[in-house]
Amino acid sequence: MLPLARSSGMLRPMPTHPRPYHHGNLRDALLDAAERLLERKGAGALALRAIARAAHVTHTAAYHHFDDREALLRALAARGFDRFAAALASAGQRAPPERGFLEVGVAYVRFAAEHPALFRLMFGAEVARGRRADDALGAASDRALGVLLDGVRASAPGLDEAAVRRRAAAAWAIVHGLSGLLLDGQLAALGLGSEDPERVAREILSGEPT
Amino acid sequence: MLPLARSSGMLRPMPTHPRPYHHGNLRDALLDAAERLLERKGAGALALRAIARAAHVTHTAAYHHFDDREALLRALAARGFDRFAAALASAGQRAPPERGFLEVGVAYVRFAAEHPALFRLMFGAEVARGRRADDALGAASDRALGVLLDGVRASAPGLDEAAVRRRAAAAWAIVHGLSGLLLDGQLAALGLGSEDPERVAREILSGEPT
DNA sequence: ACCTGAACACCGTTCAAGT
DNA sequence: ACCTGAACACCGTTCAAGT
Repeated sequence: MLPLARSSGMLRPMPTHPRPYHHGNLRDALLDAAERLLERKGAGALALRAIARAAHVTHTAAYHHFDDREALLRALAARGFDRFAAALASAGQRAPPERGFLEVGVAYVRFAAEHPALFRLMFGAEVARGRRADDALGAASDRALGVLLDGVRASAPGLDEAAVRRRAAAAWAIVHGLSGLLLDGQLAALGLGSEDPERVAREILSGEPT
Repeated sequence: MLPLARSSGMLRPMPTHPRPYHHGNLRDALLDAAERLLERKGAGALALRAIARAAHVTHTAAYHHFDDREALLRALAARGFDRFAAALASAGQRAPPERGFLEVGVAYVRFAAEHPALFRLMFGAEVARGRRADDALGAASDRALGVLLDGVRASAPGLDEAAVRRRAAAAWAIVHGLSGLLLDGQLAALGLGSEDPERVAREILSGEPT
């Protein structure tokens, strides 16, 4: 099956499926490899060369599918926003309408706690730089935002659009800030760090604001 | 004054004060240079070698003052938290007590908007990794948190400590999330991006939560 | 004590070349 | 159309050496 001239004498070979990827879509394979690296070793492992290595291709092959390293990271972030939107939507659908917004907010924080590196990538500076020019990324993050808006509408029916957007902005700020502080371990300084993230989110989201 | 064997024939020389830094504290000089690079060119410019170059020393000299690159970044973040705490405290002192908390929150968002790269560094992953082991960083960020707690206490006197901390966590989450979304340009998707950040902060902070 | 210079194993990007 | 190999200018870190 595989030609012998695989060159990598010092690399330990993949135990299963040593497929050469000469045919299928390398684009998805690179994103899969990048996601694996991100979850297993953190954002520092997302070097373009390391990603290509993990996908068993030369690093220059990546340039046939992405403009540069940041474009690859944006595509990875777009994937993250897709899963994010799905997780939020599923939480909203499982909950009774009047508690829809609360459960979407809790799911927001839970996603951040469960995928810290991906969450940081999605909202980080490297991805933000080219966000406006990346249509796929914009569409994916708009989908996530749409779920949040739907949650607000379901919890408080009859609100006009401006009020919905104001309320959604405040809600988004709370859950987004809570997620960030949680990932940084900053809530520990307030004696709230050791508790279950979901419980903290639920407590703060259902409490009074100021 | 300066010995001729400065080697850098191709580099344009500094127009003023070509001091050799062989005497003073290189530690502060490196942090000054790093801060300049961060503000002028963003986080991507914070290579250890580029920082040393900007401070007119060999890159290996930095290792006599910092364990590694991340330790330098943490020291820079600690400086940021010092200024951050001062900005928050000054805003709190200028405001009447009952509005102290609101003005501290607005100052929080304003700091993020005025120093986006520094703010991201302070709360970013590279600094978070070694945060627990860095005493100076912990002390500086605790000072900032203390100002926030004081603001809550001033706005709602007579609260017990647990309530103060819960309220501070919610307030922190709001302003922190608002800052993050603002820096990412995400609020634009809600039609709130083009407005003045301070106005948005004031509107959301004084509005109702859910 | 503080800084330098050489060395090592990386990195992103470009370009000519292969199939 | 898709991938490789060589090259360029970087990078963080270590280590022996200089003053």
